[in-house]
Amino acid sequence: MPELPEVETTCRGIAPHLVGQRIERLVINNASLRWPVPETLKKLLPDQTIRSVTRRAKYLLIAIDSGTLIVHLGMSGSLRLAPPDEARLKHDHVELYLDNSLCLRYCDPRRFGSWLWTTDDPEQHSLLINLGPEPLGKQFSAKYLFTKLQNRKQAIKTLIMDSHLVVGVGNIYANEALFMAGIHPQRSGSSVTLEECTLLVSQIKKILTHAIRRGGTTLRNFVGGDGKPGYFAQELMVYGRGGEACQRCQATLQEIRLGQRTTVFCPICQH
DNA sequence: ATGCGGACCTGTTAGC
DNA sequence: TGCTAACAGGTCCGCA
Repeated sequence: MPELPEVETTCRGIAPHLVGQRIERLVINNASLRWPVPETLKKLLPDQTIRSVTRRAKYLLIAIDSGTLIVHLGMSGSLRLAPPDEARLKHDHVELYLDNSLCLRYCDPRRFGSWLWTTDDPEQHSLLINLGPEPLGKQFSAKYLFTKLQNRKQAIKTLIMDSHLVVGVGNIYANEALFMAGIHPQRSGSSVTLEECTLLVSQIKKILTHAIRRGGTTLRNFVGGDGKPGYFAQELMVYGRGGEACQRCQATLQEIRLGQRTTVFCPICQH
């Protein structure tokens, strides 16, 4: 799925086309996403104007006059702007028709994503209220991470992927950041020093920023809101390279499972 | 509170 | 070539 850079790219791609537009209608082709898409949206949304499109963690927040759509792309979701008469794809489950003769289509083969609605401050929604800080914000610092790691026995990789600790670090970037910081993914949280936290936090920020600049990693066929594909995986140092030579020391990269996620690391460079 | 495993679903790929 | 099993970018929930 979309990791944070893909969601950010989508947000930036679609926002200029959505903000200020009046909604004509919402079509739900398949309401069975992670949670059912509320049928009431079909009556609620028409004639309302989109005020803003923002991102919190991997959630896209589409603010309308009377509330906010909370959209998550799950593992396989994508949003794209299409001409309203364009044939829809097999997995285009939700379609938002706008005034400017564009249609926002939500495609999600695995249906792990969600379209939710709230009339309150979206930050207070149960899915958002307990989220950790944004990885690119200044709240996510070495000191913050170090404090959070105290007395934690879980593997550092699992911990940096925990959205209660920090949001937006998915499997790909967790692997990459740990490699760049020279930290073994299986180390317990409490064994990571403040100095290592400094390295790790700066690598997480660097890698995510870089990926956003490149328009998202795009594994298979992710397409940003503007229809441009992101860059491919050739810039990744470890993810997807188990068994290959480490680009830094030539040792064979190891692949293991950690918390049911594929984990790749260099047994020499990462301690 | 923390940690772990299972669950949600379809599509693609690796292996026999 | 065809069938089957394993695996894929996420993250919530329930249980120990």
